[in-house]
Amino acid sequence: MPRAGLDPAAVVAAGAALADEVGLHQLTMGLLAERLGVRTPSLYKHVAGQADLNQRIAALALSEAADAVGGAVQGYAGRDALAAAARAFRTFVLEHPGRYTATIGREPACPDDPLATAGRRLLDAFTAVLRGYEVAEPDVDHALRMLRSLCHGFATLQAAHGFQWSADVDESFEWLIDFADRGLRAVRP
Amino acid sequence: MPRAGLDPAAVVAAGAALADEVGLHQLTMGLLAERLGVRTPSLYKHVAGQADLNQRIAALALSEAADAVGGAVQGYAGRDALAAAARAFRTFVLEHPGRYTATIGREPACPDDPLATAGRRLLDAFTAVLRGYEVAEPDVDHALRMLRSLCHGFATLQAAHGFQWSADVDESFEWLIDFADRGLRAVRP
DNA sequence: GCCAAAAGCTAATCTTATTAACCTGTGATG
DNA sequence: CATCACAGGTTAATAAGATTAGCTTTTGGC
Repeated sequence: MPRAGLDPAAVVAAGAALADEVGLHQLTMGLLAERLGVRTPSLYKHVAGQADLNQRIAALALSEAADAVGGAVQGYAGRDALAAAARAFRTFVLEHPGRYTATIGREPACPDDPLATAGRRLLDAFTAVLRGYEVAEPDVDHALRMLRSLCHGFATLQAAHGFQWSADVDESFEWLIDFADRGLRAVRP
Repeated sequence: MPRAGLDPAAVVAAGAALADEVGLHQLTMGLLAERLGVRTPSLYKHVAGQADLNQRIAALALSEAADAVGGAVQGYAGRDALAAAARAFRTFVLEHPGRYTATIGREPACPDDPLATAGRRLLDAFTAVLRGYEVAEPDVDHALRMLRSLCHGFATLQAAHGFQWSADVDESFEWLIDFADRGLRAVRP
């Protein structure tokens, strides 16, 4: 029997990809094992179980999202940076619905959990956007939470087909970016 | 053996309550049956299975949320209505995290699905808030999606303990209401 | 070439959901 | 009042998944 040459990273990556394809809820140890050409129990040599797998997929997703948002913002400031960040985030969620779903409702055990680190990186990317606006220090945390809520809410609602009716969703998102931009420019005290 | 006197509504109500207590993910047919003083298979006389149970819990949750938001808005307009609606919504989600989670990622089968009806009612409640602002017709859908994204995003992130650091979460929410109010007042064309 | 650990495998166990088959209280009806 | 159909329960059986135990084999370092 030839070795499959797996390691935790490969298992997690395959799990994340599969979650994007079939939905996190349908991601099963058996299905993942099949995808990897291996028997189910073999996966336990690389991850501790389903909970651990989900946690690692979540960390991967947050890390990738941070890269996407951070990269998109490079070289921009103000409204351009905000738009780039928001679009990059939404695109990531829509292209990777399974792995992003894994991040919801999962809290890191310790502060040096990879999940916490990745979350912090994503937050930093959004913090950078705020530097282009003259937001006073005491408002920064609030503005950050607002941005996060807006992006997370919109992206998850759309990924879940939560917007059913008429108007074009892309157009709504651009409207929303505009709304946030105007609001942030008005925050200066 | 005395009859338990169950019906679908009672089963769904108990399921929703249990989901709030232990988390939707930990809501199991066996646990729910135990709570109702009945054997597991008996539940299938009232709901078609776990998927059906979740769908019904989701419909209940959306309906209750619509009542809460709709009721809170009564008699208010403009900023007051917005604040009342947003607070009522967030309170509902925080007090009923399990049943609200059931609404995420669930789409109604047909347009007369109770889930669809309840969702529409919740939307109507938010639409009423917008009437207090002079939002032009083509912007109404966008503004509605913005409000929904904000409230949904903030509430779910908080329910999932997604806000870890410093600033007070209640304070952030009030800041966010203010932000939305100022933005909506500026939307008039 | 030898050895220990890593990476697979099969078989077994446990938890849950779901279905099948059966039983019985209860309310409508003759 | 007797009875009868059925709604609402029951136990037993089936199936899917996760996880664990114990065995085997490859493989990298000596």
